[in-house]
Formats: sequence, structure tokens, C-alpha cells
Amino acid sequence: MATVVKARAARQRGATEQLADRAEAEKGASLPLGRILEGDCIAAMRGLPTASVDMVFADPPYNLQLGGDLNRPDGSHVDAVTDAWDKFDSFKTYDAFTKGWLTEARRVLKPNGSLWVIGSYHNIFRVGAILQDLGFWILNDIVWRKANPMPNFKGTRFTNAHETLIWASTGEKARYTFNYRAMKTLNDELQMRSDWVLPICGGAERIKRDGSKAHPTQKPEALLYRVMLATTNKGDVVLDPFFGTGTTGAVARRLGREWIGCEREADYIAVAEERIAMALPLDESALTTMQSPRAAPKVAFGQLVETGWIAPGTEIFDKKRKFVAHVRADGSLTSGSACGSIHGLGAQLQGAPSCNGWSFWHVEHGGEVKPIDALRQLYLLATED
Amino acid sequence: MATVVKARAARQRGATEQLADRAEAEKGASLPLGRILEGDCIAAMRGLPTASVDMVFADPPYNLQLGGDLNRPDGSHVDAVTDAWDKFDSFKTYDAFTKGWLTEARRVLKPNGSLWVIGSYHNIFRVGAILQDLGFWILNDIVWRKANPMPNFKGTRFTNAHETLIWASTGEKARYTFNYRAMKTLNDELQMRSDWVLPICGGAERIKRDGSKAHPTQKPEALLYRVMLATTNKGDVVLDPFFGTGTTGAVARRLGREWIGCEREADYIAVAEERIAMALPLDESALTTMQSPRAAPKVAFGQLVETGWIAPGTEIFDKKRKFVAHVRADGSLTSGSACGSIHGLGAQLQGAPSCNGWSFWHVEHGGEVKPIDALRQLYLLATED
DNA sequence: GGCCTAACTGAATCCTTCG
DNA sequence: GCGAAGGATTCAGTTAGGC
Repeated sequence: MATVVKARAARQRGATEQLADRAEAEKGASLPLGRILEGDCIAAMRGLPTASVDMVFADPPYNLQLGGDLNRPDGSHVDAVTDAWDKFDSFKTYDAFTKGWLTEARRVLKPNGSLWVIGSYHNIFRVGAILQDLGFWILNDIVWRKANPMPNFKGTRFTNAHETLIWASTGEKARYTFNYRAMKTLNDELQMRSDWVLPICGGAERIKRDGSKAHPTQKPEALLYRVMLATTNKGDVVLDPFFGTGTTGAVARRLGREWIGCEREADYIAVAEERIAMALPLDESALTTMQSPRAAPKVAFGQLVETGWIAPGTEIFDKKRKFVAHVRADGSLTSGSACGSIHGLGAQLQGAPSCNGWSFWHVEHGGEVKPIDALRQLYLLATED
Repeated sequence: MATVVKARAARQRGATEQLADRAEAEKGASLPLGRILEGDCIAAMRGLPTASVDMVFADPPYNLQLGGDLNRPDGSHVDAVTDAWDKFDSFKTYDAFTKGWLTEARRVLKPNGSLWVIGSYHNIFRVGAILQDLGFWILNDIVWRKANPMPNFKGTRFTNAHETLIWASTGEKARYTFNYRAMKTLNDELQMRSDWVLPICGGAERIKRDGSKAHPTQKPEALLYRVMLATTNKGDVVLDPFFGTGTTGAVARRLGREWIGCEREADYIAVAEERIAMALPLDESALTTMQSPRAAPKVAFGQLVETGWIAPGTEIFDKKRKFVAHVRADGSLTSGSACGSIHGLGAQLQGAPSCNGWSFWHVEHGGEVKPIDALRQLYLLATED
């Protein structure tokens, strides 16, 4: 089904863009898809071609600046992030590091690709400001509201119960991917909001080695699932510069996306490779998602007239029958001295800046009053392959 | 009650600090308490003594950078923030402005005072980075989750459903005020989290002049109420450099805090003065409406799919197995050529006007057939706060 | 007054394609 | 790059008016 959609999309696109597609495919052949590049992520990204990936998901070090040890009220010790990779001398050092990897990420991204970064209040403000300075255009900030956060044991602050993600395109005019309909469906037919309630990663999902957690900041797969479903298409290439134990890779594989990871620590790489090998790709039918009308085949109103679904001369009207118009042979409408397309005349009569004629105009059909969009749906069903 | 706390605090502190308190009290006499300083806030703050206020609450311009007009799907026009005070040439200009007022705020704050700033993704990352650069120490970032945000009318992004507040002390070692007990009580004996669900300011609370809103971005009093209750004591001095229509002043008066405002626009000052004069100190009945109920644990079907409780591709069916469908990656269902949400497809297949998908659809789970609602209950139990 | 429905509103970086 | 035309797009809450 997804291939059908893709083929249809290709048919509707110009020859130039198809050539670009082929060029991309060839470049893709040289991309290290499904591989973890060992070493510093900036160096690793330098080896990737410019404008070659569709999305970057980054979970950089948070620069937590933790003080001494922390104990719970019962005296037990809290296992904090004390790894060397989270240590920076100063904000200046952290900023330079951030600017470095963001610059490479920007180069590697396709013009219509997008960037995701996750962080906490320790680092996210610096990351956000720097990515704006580099020319990224913020589309949303997303709050991951943790269903079960660690409490503040000392009672000195509010429970830190969320993390922040930034979603950004490469620039103001970029045409990024957003699967609006799939998100709306995922959220019980309400628009998906900028605050996401998801549990933290624990239980069976949390990877352990020798009885303790394999990585201190493993993200839940559900988070990556929503990110990828929302802002990539099947077959897209997702790059994660801070791969860790490979959550991005595991979810990408499940969702039929390609992936590339960068990681410095050999231990994490070993865990990630084993983990991704076990991730089961979903089959085609499960991967199909609800499509926006934007992606559906276009039906012009004139087509319904030509094929006899609506006869020329038919009277059509708005829901309250405040306005009445007649259909002409070319699919245009007349109402008194005014005329125009279904959209244009609807807007004109209402004095509105725009109007969706498909839902505005109604017609009597089989004894019932229906919006003309209902006829379009019937037409589509009847002419389906 | 608050005085008791204060007395205890005084007893526990040294003689030097008590002297400092007395010095502060004398300085306080010269502070323009309960007054709105007209003009630019940086200039106004320069007239205030160093280390003289206990808290700064700032709601600076967000630098929204809006494009053209926006209309709702019904054709109505969205009344946007187009005021001159929100216009900046560039990020550089905005940063300089931000650094200017934050520097003065820092000087005016007492060593153990704290700073609050509210913003959106347009500006908050810049504000956060700059205040860190100035030496402020972030204590929490707080997410105001709007119960009723404006939707994204064009379906191009996630609904921007929150704003972010930063709470910071003057430095890492500062002994800031945090009324832990009061917050826990306000939150039904659970620690107050970093995400607050509150309605936007509307209805009777929204101040109008000549039938239209007096200020485009009036904040709800409930927000200020929680901020002040959490991080100031009775009698503390609260400074608001962007006073607007005086929400900070009105809440300060009600809660027995002193306040100082800065505001450039004479129109806003007039509104604020009238408003604060009418604010009744400690209106207990209003207090109850301030306590928002905890976010209703609403779970969308898609969330069960994302979190792996129901895998994409899973077969689900009605009780009599008359209808069978398969789950897709976005939480939609397919059955033959039909597809839709759990509710929509259920209705469609039965030819019914509506259907409760949660009780209609069943799934095999642990060898038993259960309605999917049972899985939702399990999920809720597992992720409960 | 009470109930029902229509109209209105909110810090918003809010379309796409073709000529 | 720009203008014109096609056509896709909303949620929770309050207020006002009709009956």
C-alpha cells in the first residue's frame, strides 16, 4: 500500500524530481545504512555526503553538572549520570561542542529534512539558541511529560517530570514532512498536541548488563516511534549522532526506516547491535497509516460533471440554503450574476477570504441532502483500481 | 502561618544576617511599593536599589515573528499579536534587549531572591541561555500545559499547547525560597511536578476595553498564584518588569506580597491600576478555583500501540467475531478495504451512527479474549503517577 | 429562569501547485 | 520569484440570543 502511494506520488511529480530521486538513490547506496560508526560523531558525520539524510534525531549529553552523591530518604543511593561523556568544563566548552555537531548535522540533512533534539533544562536552552543561530527554524518544542518520573527526594524543587524536544526544519521556507493525519488518528481523532504523556523507559524494555542498566539515559521506544511516524516517511534515512544503545535504530527498523548511528563507546555499540538485530520489522499493511487528503488522488469537480455524477444544470446550495447556485457544463457555478469555481464562488458569496467548496456546497442525492464531497468519495470508491 | 515560618527562619539564622534584614527593611521604605513605574523597564529598574527585591517575575515580548494573516477553517480571522512591542529586527537585537533587562533584574534581586521568566519556543531558548551566561542558576523549567490552547488550523504542526517558565536563583549556592509543603498540599498531597495544567485566561477574568481584549497576552491569575505561593513568603517584594495589565500586582495583593511594576504603555497602566484596586486580599473562595484538578488520565488507543501494549498488525475483533480488523502503526484499523479509528471503523462496519471502540473491539491477551478497554486499564495502572 | 444552539475566541512563527 | 487558483483545515470554553 505504501509503495502504491509512493508510485502514485512519483507519477504526479516532474521528470526533474525523478532524476533527483535517482541521484539520491545512488548516493544512498554509498551511505552506511544500518551501521554504527564508531568514534566521535562530528568526525563520523564528516564522512557522510552532504544533503543525504531525511532526519536527524539527537540525544546529546545533557551537561548535568551534578554535585555530590544523592541518596533517597531510605538511604539507598541514586544511580546518577556520572559518565565522562557528560562532563564539560564550562558552558563555553559545551556550546562549542554543540555548535560543532549541529553544524555537521545541518550539512548532512537534505533541504527538506528535519532535526530533533532532546534535552533538559541543563542544556536545552543552549542547544535551542545555537540551532536558531545556525539557521534552523523551530517548528515545535515538544514536552515529554513523564508518567512516572523520579521524585525530588529532598523537597527542594518541583519534581522534574518532563524533558524537552525541539523539532526544527533547515529553514523557514523548507518543506518538511509532517504526517498530520497519522498523528490525529494516533490521538483518538484530536490534533496531536505539543505535550506528550509517555512512561519512562523501564521494565523489560530497559536494557541491563550484569544486573545494572546498560545506559544511564535510555529513551523509551514509544518516544522515537511517535517522532518517526510523525516526521518521516517509510524508507527515509534517520541519523542518530548519539546512538547509545540504539533506540533510534530499533524503532527505525520496526517502522521500515533506514538508519545510521554514531557512537564512541564500544560497550554501547555491542548492546545496540544485538538489540537491533532482534527488532522485528512490521509488515507493509501494519505500516500503512491514515493519509491526508493532500496525499490522495485529486478529483476535480469538473470530473464529476463530465462523468455524469452531477449533471450540468443541477441546483446546489449551502447547508442552510442561504445561497443557491447552478452547475455549468465546465464545472463552474453561477449564482445570479456571480460565477466561479466551487471554492471561489463559495468565498465570494460569503465575503470570506477562502472557502472549501467541497464541504460548503450540498446537493440532493437519493432523496438526501449531502455535501458534494460525499459524491467525490463515492466516485473515488467506484473508480478505485 | 507564614509569619510563624518566618520567625523560625530568623531564629535559625545568624546575627549578621539579622542585621542585614534590618538594613533591608530600611531600604524597603524607599522602594516604590505598590506602584507602576512608567517607561522602559531597564531605565526604571536602574532607579531601584541593589539587592532590594525578593522575586522578579517577567513576561517579556516573545518575538513571535508572525507571517501574514491567519483564518480559521470557518473563515473567521485570528486576532494575532501584532503590537510594535513584539517586533525585533533580529535575534541579535532581541538578545541585546534580553541581556539588558536580565542584568538589571539580577542587580536588583536580593542574593537569596529568585527569577521567573515565561516564554514560548520563539524566545525561551535565547532567554534561558542568556540568563545562564549571566550567572543565574536554573532550578526548574516549568511547563504550563494549556487546557484549551488554540488549535493548529492548517494541520501543519503539532498544536502549540504549552508555554515554558524558567525558575532560577541568583547562583548555585543561593538559599532560595521554596514552600514545599504548600505545593504538596495544593497538589493533593503529591509533590508538585514541573508540568502545570491550567486554562488560558478567558471569560470573566479576561479584561476587556470597548468590547475587545485590553491586552493581547494577559496571563491567568492561577499561574501567578502558584508561582508566588511556591517561591515567596508573605510580605516579600515582587518586581514585574513587563507589568502589562497587572496580573502580578493583583495576585501579589491577594496573597499579601508587596509589588512593583514597570510598564511602557499608559493604556495598560490605567487598566492595571483600576484592576489592582479592586483585587481583594486573600479571597479564599477564589482560591478553590485556582487549584486545578490533576490532568485526567486520558489514554488514546494510539498510545497503546506506541508503547507496545498492542503491536501493529495485531488482529482484533468484536465479541462474536463477526468483524475482524488489523491494527496499523498509527493506531488506525483496517478491515478489508475499510479503515478508520477504533470508533469510526466499528460504526462503519455495523452501519451504526456511532460506536464505542473500547468495548466493541476485543483482543487475545494472555490466552484470554478481552475488550481493548481492559488493556487500557492495565496501561493506566502501570503508568500511574 | 432554563435550555438549546449559534457565534465567537485564544502569544500562531499555520498551504500548495502551476504558469 | 511572484501572482493566481485550487482546495484543505479546529478544540475547549464562554457568551449571547432565541424560545
